[in-house]
Amino acid sequence: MELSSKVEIIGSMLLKENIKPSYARIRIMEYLLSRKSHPTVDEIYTALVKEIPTLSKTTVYNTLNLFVKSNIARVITIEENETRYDADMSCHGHFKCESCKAIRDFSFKCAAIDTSDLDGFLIREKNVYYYGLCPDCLASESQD
Amino acid sequence: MELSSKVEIIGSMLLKENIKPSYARIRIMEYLLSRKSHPTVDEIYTALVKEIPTLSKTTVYNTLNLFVKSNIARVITIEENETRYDADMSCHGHFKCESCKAIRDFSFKCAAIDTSDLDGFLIREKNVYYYGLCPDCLASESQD
DNA sequence: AATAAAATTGTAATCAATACAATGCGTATG
DNA sequence: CATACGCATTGTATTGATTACAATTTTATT
Repeated sequence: MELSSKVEIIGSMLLKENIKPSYARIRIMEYLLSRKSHPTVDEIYTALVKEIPTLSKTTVYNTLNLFVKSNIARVITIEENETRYDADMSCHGHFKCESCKAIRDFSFKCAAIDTSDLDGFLIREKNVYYYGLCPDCLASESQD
Repeated sequence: MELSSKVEIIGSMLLKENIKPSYARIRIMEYLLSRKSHPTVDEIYTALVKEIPTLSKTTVYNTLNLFVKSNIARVITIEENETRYDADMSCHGHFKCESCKAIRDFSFKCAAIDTSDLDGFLIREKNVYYYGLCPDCLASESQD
């Protein structure tokens, strides 16, 4: 898809949430949507500043916080030191390989988690993080 | 239970993991076990320094990292800015009330999460975080 | 074009976490 | 019993992500 049509689609998506579709906001959302990598603020900034030289890191922070408040992105705290962001709001889990550090989505049936312990609670968001070894790292480890 | 017998029990628990049962380590593990509050480093330090005046915050950090590496405690990254610790290694989830900020355990059947997406992966750890409103905050909110 | 409102920017400040060198303590050895 | 070694602890300095905030720029409105 061309960038120009992406801009329109994301622009109207932001308008629906009463967010002014500024160029920076559109590009940041476009970056989030176009890759499943759950980037950090630094990754987003480093990638986009090449094309938007005036971009500041504060804007990236502001924009992501705005997206999270508006429920069109969510925070991934799978790591202790750095916050990651994900614009995929569907129910899915995140797996982090402790060897190669890659983070991967996986699907599961949200309703399958029995939460009778939380009767009377209002559940707004669910984050599921798994840790372990991916098949590649598993294979190279067993060779040692 | 008296502190003296706790010291012995936790001491042998640490020895099993090849961790020298120093007084600081025993008291930090005792603190983790005695409350389900998933304390932060600061909470642990502030509570224990009253009884162990020589305690340093670095020791709390070192000790918790050691516990995590030895798999007798785990990191709770339910919050963006602060790391919490939990010595309950059984399968359970954590619920955080976005209003009163309290964190609460809840149980669920770990096996109920279908992970066919992760066939071939070695899963070592699972963290399940839910966010929302607890019954108390829900009640006081609906009064407004 | 003029004004107001909102977005963006850059710098400074905050704060959790780590690095590291120095000190203290316990255990084993002679 | 004294000494030496290894490990635990300590305190300070540093790092690095995030936020605060005031100044500037951009956008929208009349």
